[in-house]
Amino acid sequence: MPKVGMEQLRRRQLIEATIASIHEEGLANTTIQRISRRAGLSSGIVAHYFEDKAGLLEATMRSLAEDLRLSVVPRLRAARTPEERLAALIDANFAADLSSPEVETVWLSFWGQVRQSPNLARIQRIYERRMQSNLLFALRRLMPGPDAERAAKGLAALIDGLWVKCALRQLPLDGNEAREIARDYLATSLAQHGQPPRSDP
Amino acid sequence: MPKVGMEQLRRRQLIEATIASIHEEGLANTTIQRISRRAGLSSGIVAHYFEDKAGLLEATMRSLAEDLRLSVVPRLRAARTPEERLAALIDANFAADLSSPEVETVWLSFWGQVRQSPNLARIQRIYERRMQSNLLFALRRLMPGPDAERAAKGLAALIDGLWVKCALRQLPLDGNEAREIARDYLATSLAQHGQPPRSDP
Amino acid sequence: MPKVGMEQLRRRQLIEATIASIHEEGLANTTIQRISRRAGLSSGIVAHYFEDKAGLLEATMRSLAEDLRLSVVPRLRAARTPEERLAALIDANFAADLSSPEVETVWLSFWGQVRQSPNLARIQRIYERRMQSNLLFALRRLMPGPDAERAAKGLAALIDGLWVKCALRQLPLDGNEAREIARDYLATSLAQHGQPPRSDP
Amino acid sequence: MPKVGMEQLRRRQLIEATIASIHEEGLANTTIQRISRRAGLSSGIVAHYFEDKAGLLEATMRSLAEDLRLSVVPRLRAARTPEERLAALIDANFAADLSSPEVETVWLSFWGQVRQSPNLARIQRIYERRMQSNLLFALRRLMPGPDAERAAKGLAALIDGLWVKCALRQLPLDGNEAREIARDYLATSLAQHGQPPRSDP
DNA sequence: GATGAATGAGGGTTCATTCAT
DNA sequence: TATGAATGAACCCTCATTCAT
Repeated sequence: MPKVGMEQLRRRQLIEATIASIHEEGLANTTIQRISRRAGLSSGIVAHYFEDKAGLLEATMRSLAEDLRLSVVPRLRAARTPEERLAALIDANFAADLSSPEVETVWLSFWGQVRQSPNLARIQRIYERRMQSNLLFALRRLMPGPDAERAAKGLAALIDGLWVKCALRQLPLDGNEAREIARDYLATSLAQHGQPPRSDP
Repeated sequence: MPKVGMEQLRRRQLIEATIASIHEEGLANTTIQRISRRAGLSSGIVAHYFEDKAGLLEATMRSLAEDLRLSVVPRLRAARTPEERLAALIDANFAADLSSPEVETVWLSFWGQVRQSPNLARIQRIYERRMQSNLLFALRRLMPGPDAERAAKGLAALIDGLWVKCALRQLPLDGNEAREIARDYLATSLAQHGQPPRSDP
Repeated sequence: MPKVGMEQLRRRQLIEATIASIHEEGLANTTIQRISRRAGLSSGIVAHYFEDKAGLLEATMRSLAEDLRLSVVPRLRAARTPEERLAALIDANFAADLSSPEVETVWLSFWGQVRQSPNLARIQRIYERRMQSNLLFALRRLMPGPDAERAAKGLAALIDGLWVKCALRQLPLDGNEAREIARDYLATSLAQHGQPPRSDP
Repeated sequence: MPKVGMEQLRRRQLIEATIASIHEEGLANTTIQRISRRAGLSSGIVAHYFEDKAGLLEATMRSLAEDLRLSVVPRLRAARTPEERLAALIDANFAADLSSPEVETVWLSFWGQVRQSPNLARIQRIYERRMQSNLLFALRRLMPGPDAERAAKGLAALIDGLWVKCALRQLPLDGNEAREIARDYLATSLAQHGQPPRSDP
């Protein structure tokens, strides 16, 4: 009789070993052998739980996207005003556990593969659209439509750009500073384009 | 009799084939065989002109960084005021020939390798610092030091973030729109933190 | 409480799944996983009933040889004259249930392995010798010894050759036609070399 | 500058090593490593000259079929009458160099794979049809159409069956005996169904 | 009796590199 | 200067086998 819950445990072990390996050795040097050794398991286990290497990488990226979602959702629930919602989105993206160097590196590595892998592209697109629509929903209540769209694109790009800078380790950019830069961008944008918030019908 | 200028020609052929290959097939699928076939040359030629594959990739990244520099320098020369200098930097980063999808993809691919390759990291750091110091030099003339530093970091991150978005092809973000988003960021930032430009001593 | 007859049932299930798999996917693609999935059982079951994969393959070949024997014996019992015995042997080899494409394919696959596996060779040799001695016993009563031996070898080769042709699917050779070709061979052979049958002492 | 004629040499080396390996170790145990070691070359060479393992196996089977064709053609050219043509076909199939145990084993191994490989099937079909049409062409001149067709099928099956028997090594069947059995089959068949040869118009 | 999770050796393949020409 | 034949290590993947349950 098979052990219950083993599958979830093994999948988590392997995904975490994958993240660690990509961070430390790079995606190009991340092999099934290294991942499985890191997880303390045999190489065959990857096929057992993820079909093949691509399946493991996809599951890893999905896991990162899910972590992000889990960081966003409760913060968004707690927000009452559009301004609070925007702050929540920024905070969620630079929360301590998410913006670890490890996670940033892995995102950057995946981004480099997105164009070659439809599956990774799909995951990326979901994350992208969710963020975009969350930003737009709040911004539309604070500024005219065209301005809101531009601000949403800019803010999304700024957030990703800050992640990239971290991942490249050129700027020692901690979460607090990133958060403040993003909030600053938002504040100046609102001051420039903002209008009294519309009352919802 | 060795033809004069053959070396420059060959190096250029190979670098361009490398860029095309990374763009179309991804860095992971970019092999020496494919690069050299694309260039219409034999596989041995890479060792001849670049020592090995890593050498070719470094030269390619250096070439991209140099293109960027060549886009920045004349624009910067033509600028008279700090505001013009900043506009020049933004324009240089989103000039049509630089922000082609090809170039964006390749930059993104390299970024994914920077942490594993000291040589690529060095090239990246040079580009990074040059942009940073250019931005800072102009911004310091328009706002207090701490604000200037933050704005420089933000603007640099925004520019890279816009490139990433393009490369990921999630947003159909053309050069004009990117340029406007960045200029908008700059304008609001100046309106918020700006002070009358100091006159140079 | 162990169910009675379970072993026979399981063994039969697995042997039939093996035959089906070899027929449809080829011997090289016939894995324990595929066999057991086909049989609706787990992969571990093979070790339980057959020790290992080789054991299952041997049992499968033995089963085919036994089917052939069961096709031959009653027909041979019913035959009264040497001619009838020969006809019975031919008919037994091209009976509808035995000369199915499935069975032919599997025999051909096993033949390709006989030289590497002493166990398969032994099974093959038994079938071979039985057929040979049956043919010879009848032919000796119809023609001189040397002619009988040659005819036995030829007839045995012809029967196997017809099976091979079927298995290769080059000739759409149905059982009836095969039977007639073999009988024709026999008839002409008897007409040429035959002598009045000796009366058994 | 590449050596001339190297390709032909290498291809031949590898094909012969493949035949030797299949004969001695069986098709299932014939790996690229073993083939290339036998040929005194590295494992990568197979991809260089044959794309992949399947390509090498196909080339090997094609080579065997070609050897057979080269054995048939001159004998057929030298034959003047239909009877001589038939004798030539039989002789060509049991010529010393072709009916070596090595070649028989390899044919039998390939036959076991024909159903899984369209490419091998194609090669087999070509050989099959050529033999069939050669036999039929000669037999039609010696007996009525329906009898000729049956005799052609029977004779082709007999030839393959004799090869199989050799390959299985159950009967120590040398080329001479095989040839005589086949000729005997032909002779009795002609005596039974034969008619005075038609004069060609 | 029966399962299927886990292993790890060995397969085919890819590819950067070397080097004789 | 330039070629491409040849190498062999390392990759991903498959699969027979083992064994705790």
